[in-house]
Amino acid sequence: MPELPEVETTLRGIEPYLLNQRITRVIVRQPKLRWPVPAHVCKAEGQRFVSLKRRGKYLLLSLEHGGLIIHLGMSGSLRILKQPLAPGKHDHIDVELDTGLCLRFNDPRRFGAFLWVDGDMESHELLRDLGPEPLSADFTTDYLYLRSRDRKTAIKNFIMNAHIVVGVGNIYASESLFMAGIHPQRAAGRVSKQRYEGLVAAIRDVLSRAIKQGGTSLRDFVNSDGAPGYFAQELLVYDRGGSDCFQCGAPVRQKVIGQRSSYYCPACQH
DNA sequence: CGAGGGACCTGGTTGC
DNA sequence: TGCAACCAGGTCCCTC
Repeated sequence: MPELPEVETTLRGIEPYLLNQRITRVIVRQPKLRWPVPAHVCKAEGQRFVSLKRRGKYLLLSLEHGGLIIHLGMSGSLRILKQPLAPGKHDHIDVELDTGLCLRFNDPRRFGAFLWVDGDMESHELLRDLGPEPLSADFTTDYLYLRSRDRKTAIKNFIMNAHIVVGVGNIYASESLFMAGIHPQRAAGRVSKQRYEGLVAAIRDVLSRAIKQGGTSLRDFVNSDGAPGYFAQELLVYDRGGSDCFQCGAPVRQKVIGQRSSYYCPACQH
């Protein structure tokens, strides 16, 4: 269930248990993920974590020499086990620490990734060409407006493109477009600068609110097995097809755009 | 170069 | 109740 806020919450949840700790063993039970888990992940054994970062929806766990790139895909999760626990069906990877703790990677659909990087993490080809972080100062109205010129693709696809801006998933794309009053199918190149200003603000707002929520409701995410639907109360249009728009009362519409379910109010969004 | 669709997987829900 | 069809929070890769 990971969108950017959940990846950020996961990072904050695991960091205190991993930072400066030493890996004793990496156990790969199922190497068939989005890409095969490289045998090189064993290079992590004997090394300490020196920093943990998030880039888009990727988690970057830097070790003394090299590091791990983890992506949770559609259904992945990371948990800290404080004592040994027999692996369940989709518990694909364990990273054991000398503290006795274990970082366990679970991913039923196996769209996630668990990769080894020898050199600099940020220059890895998966990360090199990513757009700016939506909550950073680099993500500006001017930037988004400039990149959108002459683009015919639907604005929803445009903001979900990680080469434009990272971390805007299917839920928050619908949510931010509703907040900005922009129809999800409008061509990206046909949205005014003024409306991009509202969209940038909406994306920042919805993501930062969700991170705050994740920080409270998902505090025990790393200990338990997650809390599905934790932000459901906050959603304005997502998964509300047929229900009344909170703003005008018209029925919220559900439509497939770019092969993904999209939700919007046909009265409020143009 | 951009746009669009297929591909990768499992599991829960829906509908006949 | 059984079973098939459809849907799900991601994103790379191929074709046109």
